[in-house]
Amino acid sequence: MAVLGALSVAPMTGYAVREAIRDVLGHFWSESFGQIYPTLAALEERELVRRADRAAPYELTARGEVRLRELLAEPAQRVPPRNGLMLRLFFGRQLGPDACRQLLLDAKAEAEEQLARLAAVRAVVAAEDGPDTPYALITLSAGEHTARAALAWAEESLAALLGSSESDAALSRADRPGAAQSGEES
Amino acid sequence: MAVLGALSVAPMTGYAVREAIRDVLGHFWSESFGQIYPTLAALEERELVRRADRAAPYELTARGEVRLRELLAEPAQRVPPRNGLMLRLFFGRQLGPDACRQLLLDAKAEAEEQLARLAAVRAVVAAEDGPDTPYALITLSAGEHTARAALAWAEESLAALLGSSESDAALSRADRPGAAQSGEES
DNA sequence: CCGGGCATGTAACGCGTTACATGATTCG
DNA sequence: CGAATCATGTAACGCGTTACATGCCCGG
Repeated sequence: MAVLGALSVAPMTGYAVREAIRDVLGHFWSESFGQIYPTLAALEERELVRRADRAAPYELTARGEVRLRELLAEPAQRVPPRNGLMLRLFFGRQLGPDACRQLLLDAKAEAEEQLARLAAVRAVVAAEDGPDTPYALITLSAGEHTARAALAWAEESLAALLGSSESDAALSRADRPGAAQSGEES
Repeated sequence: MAVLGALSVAPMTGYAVREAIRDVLGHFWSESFGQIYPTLAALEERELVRRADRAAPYELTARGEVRLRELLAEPAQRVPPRNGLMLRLFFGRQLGPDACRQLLLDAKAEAEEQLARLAAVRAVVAAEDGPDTPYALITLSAGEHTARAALAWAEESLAALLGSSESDAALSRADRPGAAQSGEES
């Protein structure tokens, strides 16, 4: 779907498809390098893409356009979530408050970098003003909302982690003198 | 890491590990069913988990605890993004504004459901108040921030999509009378 | 003329999912 | 006693990533 979509914008070589996916769709999609050419070969065999002659860029056929619209209309299957950062924070007691704070600082920095990248992309996209621009802005906005949410979350969580533990060990020890049971038996 | 982490909370059967991952870590982690038992077998062979006897629940060994902390301390490798919704919206012109609006409505509804689910989880977690509670709240908060961001984005994008096109075809046609070039050649 | 980017592949390997298979226990 | 749930596995298959391999072309 991504390859057909890239070729729907303009004919291009496989190499350019890869760069387009990385540079344009990069903030929400990725294709591994060794995936592009087998995909293009399969698409060519099914006559969804064509090369005018050998060494010409790939271009979409009429059937390819139809197929792209079919694929886009299919419901997006949700991918099972796998967030390593959250897993580490959830078991943060094993890791210690210091390491958790570092994870949150890293996440915050990454969100800020992402916002900067997206701002740069936005400047480029906003200057184009083609028929695809509104849609590009929608996906861009999603990235920005997500990054801002991550930023706010990281700051809020850093504050929470500092506030509830003055020393590093406070979270590891029981801070309720009268309570000896730890939640281990639930 | 997820399996060791689950067992670090309490000894349990493989079946219970699966349910714990689904129910407790579900909003940021998942393990396929057929993954649990091979993993437990491998962990048992490496003496990171043990069963008191056959048909007893698995429990973490001392080495298993050490290994868990090692794994948690490893840097989280980022997964290449693959967001099917964004891909569809990016090529939204092929799909048509109506279908895009439906995608956004679905995304909005899903974000609202997610917020409701997380609110229910929050009620349970907040009532516990164990040593792991602050960390559980951090991951929970991340889910809430993300869901609220998705909700706001969907509403904002729906408004943008309605505002810029009074009829369904407006986005497909050129709305700038004097401009014939389309961005296809970039 | 030589190094780096353009361009096109391939092959191995691993991981994870899906589906299948089986028995025990519990509850109505 | 039958159905549903608990519980433990296995095997096939596919997908995708990583790494490797090769040649062209252009600019310094």
